[in-house]
Amino acid sequence: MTVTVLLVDDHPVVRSGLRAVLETDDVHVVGEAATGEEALALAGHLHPDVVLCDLRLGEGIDGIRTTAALRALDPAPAVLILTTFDRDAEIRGAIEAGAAGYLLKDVDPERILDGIRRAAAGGMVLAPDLAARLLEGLRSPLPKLTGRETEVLRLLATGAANREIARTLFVTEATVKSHLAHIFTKLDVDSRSRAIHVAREAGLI
Amino acid sequence: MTVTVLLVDDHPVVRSGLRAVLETDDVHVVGEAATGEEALALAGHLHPDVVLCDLRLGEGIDGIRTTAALRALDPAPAVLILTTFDRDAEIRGAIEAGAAGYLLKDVDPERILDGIRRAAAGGMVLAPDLAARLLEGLRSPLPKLTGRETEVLRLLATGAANREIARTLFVTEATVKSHLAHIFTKLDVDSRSRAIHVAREAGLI
DNA sequence: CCGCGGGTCATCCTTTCGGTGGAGACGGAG
DNA sequence: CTCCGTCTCCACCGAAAGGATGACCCGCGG
Repeated sequence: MTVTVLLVDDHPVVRSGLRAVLETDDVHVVGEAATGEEALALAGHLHPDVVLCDLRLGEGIDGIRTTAALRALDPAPAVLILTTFDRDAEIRGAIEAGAAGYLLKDVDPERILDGIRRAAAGGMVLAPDLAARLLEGLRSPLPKLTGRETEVLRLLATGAANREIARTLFVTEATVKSHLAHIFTKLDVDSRSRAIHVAREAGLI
Repeated sequence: MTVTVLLVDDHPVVRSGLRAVLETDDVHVVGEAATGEEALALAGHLHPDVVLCDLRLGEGIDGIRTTAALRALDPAPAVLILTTFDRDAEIRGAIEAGAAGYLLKDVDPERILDGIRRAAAGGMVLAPDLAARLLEGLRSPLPKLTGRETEVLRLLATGAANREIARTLFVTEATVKSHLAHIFTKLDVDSRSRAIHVAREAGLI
């Protein structure tokens, strides 16, 4: 029983590498896509068992949204995320969107093949350290910022002062301070620079 | 006249992809290395015409130091940097270390082949937009921070307050303020969060 | 209808930061 | 030897940031 795979990555080199490395007796690469849009179109009529998908896909829709859309297909392929970064928010987003697993690109090919087989069989695939981090994360869940708070946080990360943030968002400085106070509480910090730091680490920005 | 190439990348998948994509009539991949150390050892007796090298190489020495060491060999291979990130400081470092060029991983294979041929012929290879950025950079050169200033900047980027930085470095808060004032002047900013931002953009941290 | 979350704004107060200007110690380059 | 860069430290001051608390408006769901 061979497993059919669709590759999704915006780097041609990586696609070639994956194809070369994955093509085996029981795994067959049936297609490649460079963007999320392409991936959806191809998956729609190729009906692969597994989609191996990067999270960062350049210009178009990102890997998480792509994953969600793929899982909405019928029949739905298993989606295995293969990416370079290990930001908590991204991993969680991918899992919540219905991904069957999450692998880092620096693993050796055997692991990827193994992951594909397990994903095709309906299993979950998670690097042990990632799994541990994720479980820990469930204990201290990522704070949910409101839309406005996220805007403020983004401006904050560019080094903007309260007055600049206020002018940019067309509100008073008092409002900005209010949002910041909420952000600080949610992130459990007490200074703008530390807020920037934890937000980056958590992948919130 | 075929060009011999040594691949250096810590991702097996990328190496396979590059091998598959580069192997042509006039380009021959003679070896692969996963670390800088390996690359130096292999280059020492394989004498490749061109070394295609990632900048981020996991645990060991980085791509820039590897480049410098490669260029010190005799005969010295041309070194072509192929990486995912485009931080100004890294590009400059690579060029200063003697790299013949700098390509981003999302380019298509033809460009890479082209770059290899040009590098082998002794030419320079730079993506047009990178070249433009680099020239612009020559006008406003990257500020050179002293060792101590860099330490302070790194701590700053973690969100540490002056007092924490002082305790960590075993100096008084006054000293930290002094360093910060110098950093601010050199980076042309007036707040810690903005300093963090421009330092990140310039690739100083 | 009322509660609640989100967004807006305000006041008061303390702490931290950033700017200015200076100074002593040390070590290497000229 | 002297100059200069680096690192260290100090004092003073105004500006910015952060904490506490309260208030208003609005839309949505119970």
